[in-house]
Amino acid sequence: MSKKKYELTEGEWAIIEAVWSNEPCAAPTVQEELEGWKGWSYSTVKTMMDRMVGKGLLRTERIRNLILYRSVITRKEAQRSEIMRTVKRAFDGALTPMMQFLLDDNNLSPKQLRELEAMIKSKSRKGKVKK
Amino acid sequence: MSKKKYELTEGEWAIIEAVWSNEPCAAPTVQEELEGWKGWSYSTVKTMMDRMVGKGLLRTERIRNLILYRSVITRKEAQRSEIMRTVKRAFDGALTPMMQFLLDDNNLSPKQLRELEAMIKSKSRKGKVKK
DNA sequence: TTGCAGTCTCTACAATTGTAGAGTAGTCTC
DNA sequence: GAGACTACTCTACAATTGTAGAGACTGCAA
Repeated sequence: MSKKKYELTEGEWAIIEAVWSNEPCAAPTVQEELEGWKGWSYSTVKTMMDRMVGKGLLRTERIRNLILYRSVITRKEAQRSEIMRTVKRAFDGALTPMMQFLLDDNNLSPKQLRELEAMIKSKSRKGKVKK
Repeated sequence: MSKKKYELTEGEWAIIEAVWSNEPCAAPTVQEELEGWKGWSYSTVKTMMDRMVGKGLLRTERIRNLILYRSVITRKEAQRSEIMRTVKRAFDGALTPMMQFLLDDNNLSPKQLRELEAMIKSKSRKGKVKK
């Protein structure tokens, strides 16, 4: 799982989400999926997808007259990049301050806080075992 | 503290950081501050700043021949927007999954984990008192 | 064989963003 | 008052992103 960074735009996120959930899929499939939500025409979707191929976000395979698209990056990688961008830009690259901010700023419900606490606890335990 | 969202670009972040730490300040000041880091010329900086005024991110006050800039949004607001963008794009708007991701993916040190846990604890307590 | 439906290709355009040169105008100094 | 500084204005240009129309191709149905 590479640490390369991919800065997906708003539109690219929409596209790749659709690809992830239909992979491998043809452009029209993606267009149909985004039709209602984004209202994009076929050309729009196709253009974006091809640009994404150029950027190495998607790749294609041609089967006779059909072009199938697949994602090159995983959702996880994309998520990581997205977060890293934020940490870098807005928190000077430091993760803990960002966490702090999340805790302070977003009124998490007591329930969510408990969940988080649990996550951390289990994390600490595992941290000691593995790696 | 408004919940409006501001999508700052990379460049805008650089500028506004400089403004925040010199406020109120003139364009040349900002340019000097970013000189080494970004290598931007005066025109570049000034153009960006004026565009940011147009977008309501900065505002100006003219004193004789000098134009002073001030930020309109706080660092906190900008940080919030930045995070919200990520949550929305990459985590379907849900905060807890993002926290989960942060815990899972970024190998936080045991120390950091402990810190976090402490933060959460104090948070839970306060949560019950106020609001 | 003619056409229609589905898919693809090509081309284009406006807005935004990063980037900056060239020229102008006020001020200080000698 | 002329040059040197400083700060500002205007204009421009390339790359990226969102957006899409028009036309071409192909395989199947009538």
